[in-house]
Amino acid sequence: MIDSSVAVSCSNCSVRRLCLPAGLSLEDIARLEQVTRKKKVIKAGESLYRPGDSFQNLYAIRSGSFKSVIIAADGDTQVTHFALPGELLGLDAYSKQVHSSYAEALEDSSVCRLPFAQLEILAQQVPALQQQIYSIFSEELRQENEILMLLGKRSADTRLAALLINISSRYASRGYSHSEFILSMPRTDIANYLGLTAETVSRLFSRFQRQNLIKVNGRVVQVIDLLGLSELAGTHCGYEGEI
Amino acid sequence: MIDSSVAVSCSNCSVRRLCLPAGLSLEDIARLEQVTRKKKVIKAGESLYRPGDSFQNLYAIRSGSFKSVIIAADGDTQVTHFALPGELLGLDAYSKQVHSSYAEALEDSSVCRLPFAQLEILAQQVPALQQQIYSIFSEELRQENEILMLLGKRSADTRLAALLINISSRYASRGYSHSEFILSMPRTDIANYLGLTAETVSRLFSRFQRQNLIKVNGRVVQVIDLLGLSELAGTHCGYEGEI
DNA sequence: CGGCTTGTTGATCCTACTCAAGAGGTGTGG
DNA sequence: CCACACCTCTTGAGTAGGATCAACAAGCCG
Repeated sequence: MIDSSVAVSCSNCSVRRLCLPAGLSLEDIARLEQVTRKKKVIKAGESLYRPGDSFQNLYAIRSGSFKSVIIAADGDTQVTHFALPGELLGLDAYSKQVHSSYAEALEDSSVCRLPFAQLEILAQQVPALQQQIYSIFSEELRQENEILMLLGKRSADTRLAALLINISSRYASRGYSHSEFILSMPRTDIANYLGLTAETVSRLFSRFQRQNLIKVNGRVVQVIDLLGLSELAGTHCGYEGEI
Repeated sequence: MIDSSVAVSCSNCSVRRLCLPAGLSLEDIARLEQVTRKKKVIKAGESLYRPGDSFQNLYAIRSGSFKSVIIAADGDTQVTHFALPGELLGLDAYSKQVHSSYAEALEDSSVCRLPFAQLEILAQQVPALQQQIYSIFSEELRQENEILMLLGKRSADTRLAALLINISSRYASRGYSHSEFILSMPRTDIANYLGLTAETVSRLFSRFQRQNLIKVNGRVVQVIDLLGLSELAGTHCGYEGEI
């Protein structure tokens, strides 16, 4: 894990409108940059933080992707989130001031490190930043509710369809193709996230391909029939930025 | 839904240390009270807000209990939370300024209404309140993660055991018995919350009783063997205030 | 009392899990 | 350059846990 401590600029960051600076004036963005000028490069498989680490920073993803994982007392794990550029990691550690999950890079990635103590002080002075922090907290709660819905009721094919649509839409809102993308996570992580086994996920990918909903080749996914996929998902897809 | 608009006092509220005033000085509590002096009585079955309602207030539960429910596009529902006195409802609506869930009273209950716009301004001036709001957001994220773990991996009996222990501990932290309590929600709500059917939940209650883990009579639950129940739950119980 | 809601129990079925074998891809070292 | 180990992914066969369908009991309230 290299801490290159490079000065970063929010104003020319490609995901600024999905990240903390969203809704801030140029002046306020400048103040935010002074608090958050550290940039870190994280290699695939490395972790930003681990359970038990004291809470010091939030991390904003600049590029790459991460999984958030919690570990139960018996060592069992649960993937709770796949995070893409512009998203913040670490918010759940605030209340206990200790991380209870770990965030592992699914591919070589880079993040901005945001010392929360400083962010907190700045937010006290900049209402727009304050509101953006509330907004991100609240949005994360809303998204977790949708995952709950998925895990609570839905069949295996519905869950996978919903995940594919969700990821597709999130890539789209970041300027990438919504019809073809590369899943940065292995089948086991997808299965864990969806509350299924890797075998079931693999079978579903094969079946979706037979049904001409998608084309799969390893981690490369091409969406053929978005409508069909949406119907399968029952629109419980958490399509980002919409409703 | 009666808006009795009674002046309320946080300082003599029995759940103040679980609620927003936690960690605040007497002086700051007084300022908080001025923002939040409305009290509402909600009858069993009535809702605090519904999906589509604009976000104006947070609600702090004084007495009684609520369920939070989200509704999917196809009308399917998911109970995401059972809320007890001291807990805040409505946080997930901030980012969109519209409620996407509803909060229904499981029994006759009373709440404090907190106009968020005013709370936001006060928090800007009172860092301790600010921190308490972050803390509540963060804690809610952490709790949702634990539910995710439950729904994602665990067997039916583990889920129910974990819920019973969770509720038991939450009653205990509010000064009630942890070994005997009344479930304010019907079996269908428990089932929905746990991602099971009402029949399965009912069978599990019967089985737990046969195994001498609990004694059940309708909604009255008596915990006989807390340790056995904990083992079943695998300590994925979200025991409040601990870890 | 009678209608309604909530909860219990039984029988059967089906979805996704488990166990197992093998294919495809990648990186390392000889 | 090939051989080998290793890891991820796929596919198959059998199984089990929870869903579904259905009947009935127990409260509760007008």
